[in-house]
Amino acid sequence: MGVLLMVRVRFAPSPTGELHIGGARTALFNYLFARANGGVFILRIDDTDQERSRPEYAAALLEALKWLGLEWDEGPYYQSERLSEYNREAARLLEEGKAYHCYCSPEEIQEQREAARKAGKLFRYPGTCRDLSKDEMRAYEAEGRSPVIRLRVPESGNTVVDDIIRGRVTFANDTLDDYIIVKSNGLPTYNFASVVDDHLLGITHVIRAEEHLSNTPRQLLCATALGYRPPRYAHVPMILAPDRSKLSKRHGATSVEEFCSQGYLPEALVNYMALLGWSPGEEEILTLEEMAKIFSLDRIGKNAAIYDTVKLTWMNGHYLMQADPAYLSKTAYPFFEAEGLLKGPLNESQWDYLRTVIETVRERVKTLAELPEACRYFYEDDFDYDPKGVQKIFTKDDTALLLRQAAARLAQLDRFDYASTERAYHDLSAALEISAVKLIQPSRLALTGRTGGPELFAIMAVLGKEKTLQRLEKAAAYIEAAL
RNA sequence: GGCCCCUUCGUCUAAUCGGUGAGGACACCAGCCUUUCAAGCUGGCAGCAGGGGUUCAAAUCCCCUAGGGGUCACCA
Repeated sequence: MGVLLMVRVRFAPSPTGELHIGGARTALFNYLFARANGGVFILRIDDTDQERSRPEYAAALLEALKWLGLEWDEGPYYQSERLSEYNREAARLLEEGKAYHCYCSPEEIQEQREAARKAGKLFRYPGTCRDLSKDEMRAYEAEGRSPVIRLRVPESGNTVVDDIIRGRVTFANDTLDDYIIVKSNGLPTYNFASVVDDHLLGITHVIRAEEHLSNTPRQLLCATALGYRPPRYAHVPMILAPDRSKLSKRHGATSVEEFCSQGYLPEALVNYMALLGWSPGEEEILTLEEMAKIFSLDRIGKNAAIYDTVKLTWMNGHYLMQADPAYLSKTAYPFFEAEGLLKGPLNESQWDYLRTVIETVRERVKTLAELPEACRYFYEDDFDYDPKGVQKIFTKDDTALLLRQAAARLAQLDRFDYASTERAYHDLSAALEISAVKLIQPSRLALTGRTGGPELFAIMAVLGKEKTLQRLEKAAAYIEAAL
């Protein structure tokens, strides 16, 4: 009976930019897999690229992950702080003759690459430095060359990747070459650091995007050379842009940060991303916790998914309607501030008002970013009347009079809530022997400047008696002046 | 180009060992509801990339073609 190892997975982004939805989904799948199996979700920052790695990006990565609710159990480990581990393992490889110093300069390699390309041939490192003598090495050193370290890769045979999602994928070793595991600046390359760390961190399953599938035989070979027992691999399908190409900046919002600033809720993004490539079975609307209960790798498909924000937006609208009002107002506040509708800090009654306002419009809106505009007339008294509405609704001869009569009725009210204002309108329409719509439509236009929106009496209840009466009167005057 | 992966409605996907009227969600269309706009409810439209096999039976297995994607760095 085999020993069941505790599942340990990692998300290992490189801090060279914002977290895009491809990476975020990889993180999500790792998180879900760990949770579903009672395992550990580890965060590792692969920052061995000195040129492109930036601490700010790393910090932003952590923020984005937290925002999504993908809390990690261990880490973050920074590869830049673990160089001694890689050096030690590289030295071992060198000593055992499984790797060697290569003094070819980037320029020389580049030349050979060019020549191969011109000849229409595939370039593979020719093994120039495979068997250098001590003297040759000393000579190169004397020239001031600093070597890279290459892994000795077998020239024949196959390496097979037994992938959980793709099945057995076979690569011929002669299509690989002695690749670089340590750069001339002493830093490890991805295909080395990753192998060493996955082993040292006890990673049992590597779940990552399919773009890494062709790297896997190299990593397997490296692991073998180091005497490691390699983890299981699961290469999840890519997420493509609507034009079927790889996601990039020009495709609009692709980073978690952007979705956040466009007013998407993390619950919606997470739910939507999970559905890209993974199928839960019956119910699609699921919280992180619910997903964690039923997640399994065998329900991940093989084909790349094209992401389309329409469904995400629908889903966001759904979560907006379900959201707890206090939470919603808190997360929506920055959007109100940006629109100049609110300025902090808010006192208790301002928060209450914001909550009520959002409550009345939330089901008409799909993102937080649309909220301020939908709520504008609750905060500003000066607005224009929608021209089409004016033409259709304000042009009936008796409209001004109707608005004044309505205002007079409302003025008598002691309580000013949904029920009382509604009763007042129905009484008036009965007395006048007209349909309530004749009263309601011009009133909405008077109160909001718009022809659509929440139920009239809900608007009145939020606005309160004073503002309601003022706006009704103002509209009546406007109509008279225009005629 | 070499190597590798993939191919079910417009999009995301389901269909455990071959037997289904090929199911769901979003979008779209229609109707209902209604105080407008939404929301909600009901119904509708729409797909197995193409061609060969194997089989009583193929979306499902095999082969070929086409198309898409990934990768071929001292980036990860």
